[in-house]
Amino acid sequence: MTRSEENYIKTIFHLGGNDSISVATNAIAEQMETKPSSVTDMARKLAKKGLVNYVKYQGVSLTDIGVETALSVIRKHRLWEVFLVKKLDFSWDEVHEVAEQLEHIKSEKLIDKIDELLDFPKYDPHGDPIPSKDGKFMERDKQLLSDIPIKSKGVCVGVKDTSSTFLKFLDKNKIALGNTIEVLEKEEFDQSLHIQMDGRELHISHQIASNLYVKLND
Amino acid sequence: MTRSEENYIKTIFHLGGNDSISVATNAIAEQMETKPSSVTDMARKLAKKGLVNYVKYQGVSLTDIGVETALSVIRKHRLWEVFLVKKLDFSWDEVHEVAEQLEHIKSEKLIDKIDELLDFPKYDPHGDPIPSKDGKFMERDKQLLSDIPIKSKGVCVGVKDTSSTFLKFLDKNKIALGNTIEVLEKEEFDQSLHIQMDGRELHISHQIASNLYVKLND
DNA sequence: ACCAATTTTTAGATTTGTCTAAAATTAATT
DNA sequence: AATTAATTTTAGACAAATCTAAAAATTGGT
Repeated sequence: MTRSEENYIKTIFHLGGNDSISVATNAIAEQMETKPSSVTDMARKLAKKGLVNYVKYQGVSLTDIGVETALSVIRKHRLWEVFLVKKLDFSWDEVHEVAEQLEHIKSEKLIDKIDELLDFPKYDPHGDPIPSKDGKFMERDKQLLSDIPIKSKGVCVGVKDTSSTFLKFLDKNKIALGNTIEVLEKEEFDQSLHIQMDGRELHISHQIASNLYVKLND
Repeated sequence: MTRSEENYIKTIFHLGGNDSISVATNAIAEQMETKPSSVTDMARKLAKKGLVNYVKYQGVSLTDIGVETALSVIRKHRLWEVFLVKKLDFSWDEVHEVAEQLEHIKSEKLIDKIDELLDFPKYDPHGDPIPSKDGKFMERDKQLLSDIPIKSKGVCVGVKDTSSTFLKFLDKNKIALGNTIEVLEKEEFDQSLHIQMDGRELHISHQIASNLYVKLND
C-alpha cells in the first residue's frame, strides 16, 4: 500500500460510507483536489489489487478488504490526533495536517502501543469514533444541535465541520466537547438558537448549530 | 525536501562526517543499496538545490545548508528512537526501522513537543548524541572498549554496531548503557577481555569489545 | 608514461502518480 | 426521442526516482 493508494481508499470510504456505496469519479477527484482522469487510473489499480469494485462509468465502491484498509488508516489517523492533543498539548484545530502524515507510518506495534499509552480512547478530539484493532467501529448516537427540539437537553459530543476556523471559533466561545447543552428557544426567522451551555446562556446562529453534534440525555 | 532527498543527505553526512569531506558516488550507492548512476542523478539535483557541492568525478560534500538539513533529520530520528523506548517500551533493537519512517514527518512543532515530553534527552538509545534544535551536536568523549588500557575503569556509553543481532546479544548478557566497566585482563592471543561489569565478571571477545563505547572515569 | 582496472557518468528505459485535451458514455432537457 | 450538457475514460505527455548497459574519466601499477 502506497501513501497515495491509502489516501484514495480513505476518501472513497468517507464518501461512500461503511456500506461502500458506489462513489463517482468526479466526487473523489473534487474531494482530493485532483483530476478525474487520475482517479480513473487509480480506480483501475485498486480494482486489480482487490480493494475496490470498479465498473467503467459506474463509480467505485470498496470491497471488504478495502473497508478493512480504510478503517485501519482512519484508526491510525484518529489515534494520532488523540496523542497530539492529550500528550503533546496540540489544540484540536492543529492536529489534522500532522495526523495526515502520521497515519501512513507502517508499524502495527507502534499504533497499538500508542493506543495503549492513550488508554484505548473511543473518540478522537472532534468526537469521531476510533475503529478498534479488528475494524469494529461504533458510530455514536448523536444529532445535530439544529435538529433537536426545544427544551431538550444533552451533551456536546462532536463537530461536523472540522475546519480550523470553526474550531477556533468554538474555542473563543468556550464551546467544547463534553459541555452540557439545553435548547432554550429557537428564532423562527433565522433558525438561530438560545441555548444554555454549562450554565451560561448563549445565542448561536443556525450555521453553528448545524455543525455541532449533541447526544440527548436519556 | 522529498523523503529520498533527505535520505541521501543523511547518508552523505554519515559517510562524510561533520566537516563534510567529499564522499564517493560508489560509497553512497553501497550504503543506500542503490546504483551509482542513481546517486549521480541525485547529486546533480541536490547540487542545484544548494545542499551539496558536486563536481563530476570528484564526489559529493555537504554545504552548510546540507549539514543543517542532515542534522535536522538525524535529530528527528534519534528523538523518535528515545520516544519509542522510553514511552512505548520498544527495545533498542526495534526502533531503527520505525524511526526511519518517523524522521520524515514534517512538523517542527511535533518534534519540539516530543523533545519536551522526553525532557530534552542528550543521547539516543544507542548512545549517539542528539543534535539540538539549532544544530549543535556534542560528540561524547568516548573510546572503544577494545582500545582502553588494562585496569582502566569507565562506564558503557554507546554501541558502534547497532544491528539487531548485536543488540540482542548485549541484552542476553545484561550489557547495557550505563553499566560500569573495569578491564581486568587482556588475552594476548585473541585480544579477548576479562572485564568486571556492574559487579560481575565477564569474558568478552575482541569482536564485542570493538563495538562497545566506554567513557573513562576521570 | 602507459595500460588495465576501477569508478563514475551518460543515454535510454521503467514505474508511479499525475496532468491536459480529446473522445466516449451517460444523464438531462426540451 | 433527439440533442445538449455533464461526466468519465482514453491517449499521450511529464516529473521523480530508479535501473541497465555502454561510454568516459580517473587511479594504480609497473
